[in-house]
Amino acid sequence: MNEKKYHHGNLKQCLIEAGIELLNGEGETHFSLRKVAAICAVSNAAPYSHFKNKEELLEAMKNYVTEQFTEQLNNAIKGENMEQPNTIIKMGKSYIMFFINHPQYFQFLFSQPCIRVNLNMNDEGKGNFPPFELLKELHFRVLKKYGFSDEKIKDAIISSWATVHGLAAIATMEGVIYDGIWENKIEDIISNKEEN
Amino acid sequence: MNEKKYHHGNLKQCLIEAGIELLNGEGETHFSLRKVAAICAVSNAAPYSHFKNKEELLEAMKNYVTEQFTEQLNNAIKGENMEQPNTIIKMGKSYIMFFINHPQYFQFLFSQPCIRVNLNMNDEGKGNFPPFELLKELHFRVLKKYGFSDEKIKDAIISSWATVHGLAAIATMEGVIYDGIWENKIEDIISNKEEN
DNA sequence: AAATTAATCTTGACACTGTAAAGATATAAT
DNA sequence: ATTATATCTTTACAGTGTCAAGATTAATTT
Repeated sequence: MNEKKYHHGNLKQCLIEAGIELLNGEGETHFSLRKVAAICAVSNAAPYSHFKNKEELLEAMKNYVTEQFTEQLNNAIKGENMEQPNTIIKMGKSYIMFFINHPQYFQFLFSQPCIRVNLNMNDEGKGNFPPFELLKELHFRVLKKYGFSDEKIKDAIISSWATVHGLAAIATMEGVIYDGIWENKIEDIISNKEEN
Repeated sequence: MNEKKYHHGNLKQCLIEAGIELLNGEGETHFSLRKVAAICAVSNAAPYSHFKNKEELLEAMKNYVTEQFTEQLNNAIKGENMEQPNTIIKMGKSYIMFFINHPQYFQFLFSQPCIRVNLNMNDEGKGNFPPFELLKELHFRVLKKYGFSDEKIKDAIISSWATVHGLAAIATMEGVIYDGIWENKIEDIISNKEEN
């Protein structure tokens, strides 16, 4: 049983998951298409039936990780009051925690031009980086309730995003002597940030 | 005149500068040791007399860029009152502007473990990432004047750093629809951030 | 000044990489 | 059953990082 068949059957998905496995194991530097193919027990050129090139596989992997990321952000505010500032804090904390728990993913996700962002609340936001879109919509719902102008809300979105993104960047840097207390500190900092 | 001599004479520095030139031209993806060697009109293996491997050249290049970065931060606060909050804002703005003017450098500088950071005001800070050390010391000088505790100051440093670093990250992402108004917005956001 | 040592550069080689072309095999459609 | 399509393999090539051996020059010692 389990003989090696000529056709893999589920190679595309296998390549994506094996790619992420390899990424977490060896880091992006030692990542290679041929290694991914080897993990899937398939020839060097097999991936080219599913992806135009290496870059396309990496993009698919990024989308895969982005979905996990988005799911976690959604879970973080599940059941919360969508018009309460505290919900923004919850999401912000979840944003940072995702990368503290998966430090490799930070560099990986934000190391190319695949992040699209539009602050307007119309169809232009459709192609947005999903985690950003979540942040954006939540800010609009909360801050509209508090009578903020659209322009003020947009500023707040950028400000919040910059804060959590910056904290995630710092938290995932090696050598930063702020370990352990991150979880508490982050809550303090974000809370303080959002209260004005 | 200008015959090709066997010994280059200044190869190490030439490799660093050619490396940065190549980085700005083709991006980190298409960067290669052999291309750098070619720019310096030298054989493939010549760089190995000056750098243990490719990674070491990249580190030297990062140090080179970090020096430019540090110099700009220093210039931004030259002659300013070192105990005024506005000086922090000036430096923060300069932090972001450096990467708006050199978008390639953001990914490049922060894409490896070379960033060391220690919040304590003693010798442990000696090995710190110089731009961070500048931010840190400025915060201590300003906030001490205002009677902040060391612990509060450390929080403020992380908070400020996260904000400017996050804004730099966002500003250097392609596709962000916030162009042009960055310079004004940034001043607003940073000012607002530092005033509490 | 001559001889020796050390630093710097070249040549040639190897294993590994991304990718393309041509062909093999299995699946789907007719 | 035949054809067409999708998927995979084999082979090949140019580009890469890196090493070892040797060539050339500069620095040091005598």
